[in-house]
Amino acid sequence: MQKLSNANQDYLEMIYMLTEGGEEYVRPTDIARNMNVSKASVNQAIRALKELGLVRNERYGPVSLTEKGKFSARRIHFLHHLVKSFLMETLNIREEIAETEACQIEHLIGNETVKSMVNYLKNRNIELEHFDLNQVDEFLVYSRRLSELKVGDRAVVKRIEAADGNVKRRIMEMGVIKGDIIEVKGMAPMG
Amino acid sequence: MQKLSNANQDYLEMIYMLTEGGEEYVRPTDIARNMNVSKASVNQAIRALKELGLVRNERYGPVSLTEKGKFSARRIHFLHHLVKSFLMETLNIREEIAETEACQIEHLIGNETVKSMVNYLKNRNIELEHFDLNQVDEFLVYSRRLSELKVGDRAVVKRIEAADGNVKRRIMEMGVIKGDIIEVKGMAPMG
DNA sequence: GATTAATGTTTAGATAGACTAACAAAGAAA
DNA sequence: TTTCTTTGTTAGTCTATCTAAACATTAATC
Repeated sequence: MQKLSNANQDYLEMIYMLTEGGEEYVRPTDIARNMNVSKASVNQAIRALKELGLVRNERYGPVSLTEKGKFSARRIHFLHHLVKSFLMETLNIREEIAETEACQIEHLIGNETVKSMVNYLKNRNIELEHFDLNQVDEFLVYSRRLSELKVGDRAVVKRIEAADGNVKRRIMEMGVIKGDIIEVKGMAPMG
Repeated sequence: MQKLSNANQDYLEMIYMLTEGGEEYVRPTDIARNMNVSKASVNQAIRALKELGLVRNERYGPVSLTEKGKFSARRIHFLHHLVKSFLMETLNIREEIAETEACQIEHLIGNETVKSMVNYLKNRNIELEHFDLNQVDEFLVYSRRLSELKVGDRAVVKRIEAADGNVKRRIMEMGVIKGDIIEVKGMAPMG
């Protein structure tokens, strides 16, 4: 199974930011310019993101995010803002510096730290741009069993295990693989 | 000019920690075990650190820190403790997690953030293990001209520039290169 | 001292990430 | 259209890390 590397998370986030302002598509060249890397590097990243099902892109065409990609990007973007605000709030750090350091820290903080930061800001009634701190639960990575999910919940598949081999096969036949984001649409009788 | 990479900083810090408890030397195998990497990787790192003048090591022999290496390692170790304490203090994060995350954050925070963290802890009268927060200035990276340094100060050479080409040549003849740590022993007449 | 175990070194190879340079396709301007 | 410019792609390199496996050396044990 492929994994979304930190570097590729940055590419994804950049695509998200560039498409935020109305435009549906970005061109690789814009990504390159904004990230200060070569077109070749962008090309490579796009290929990886495409394989992960996070972006859409055809030869010589522009790039756009899939639903999965949008969610993933929003999550990264949220972490970015969270860390940035936290740094500025606790340490009174200048925005540019907070920005730069958040860019890196966003990739390495775990769930617990994220939750603590959210609470820290909530308790002080500090708002986050673009995000409602009361609705960021979807970005937290919990490890739960499928049966613990409620209808409407979304989750990233980490492992497929089932008491019954047939169940596992059936799930895999649906094309569900590790790393996928799934959403619970409803409950079948007998779970 | 070579540079001390993040990975190699970790090796250096580990050597420091292993030699802290009395022992003067460490064996590569111990480093490998403690860092969960192969002996080959350790070997490579040692070579790099040796080239940078940070460790001493002879074929088939153990590893020890040079003065320069000790200083550098202590600086990294300080950043580690600082970040760890800051995380635990502000976010109430469990020690193991703070430990893990500090390990990574220590490499990417800049001078301003470090200073803010020091002040944050100082203002709350929080102590740092192994370090006196009132005496950590030597670990902060300032950019000063040689003439601004006082006797006893230590600094890392970032650039050698001199109004007089002869002066530059003389400094370089002393073997001073970028990245070196220098200490001001005294002032010659005429600066 | 000879044999075995533990350590250290080397080589070759993998992967991630970035770059340059040459080339191909699309778009814009003439 | 034809030509020029901008974009996108590919191939080949490079550096940093890491690894496994074979080999060399040193230390420990009998």
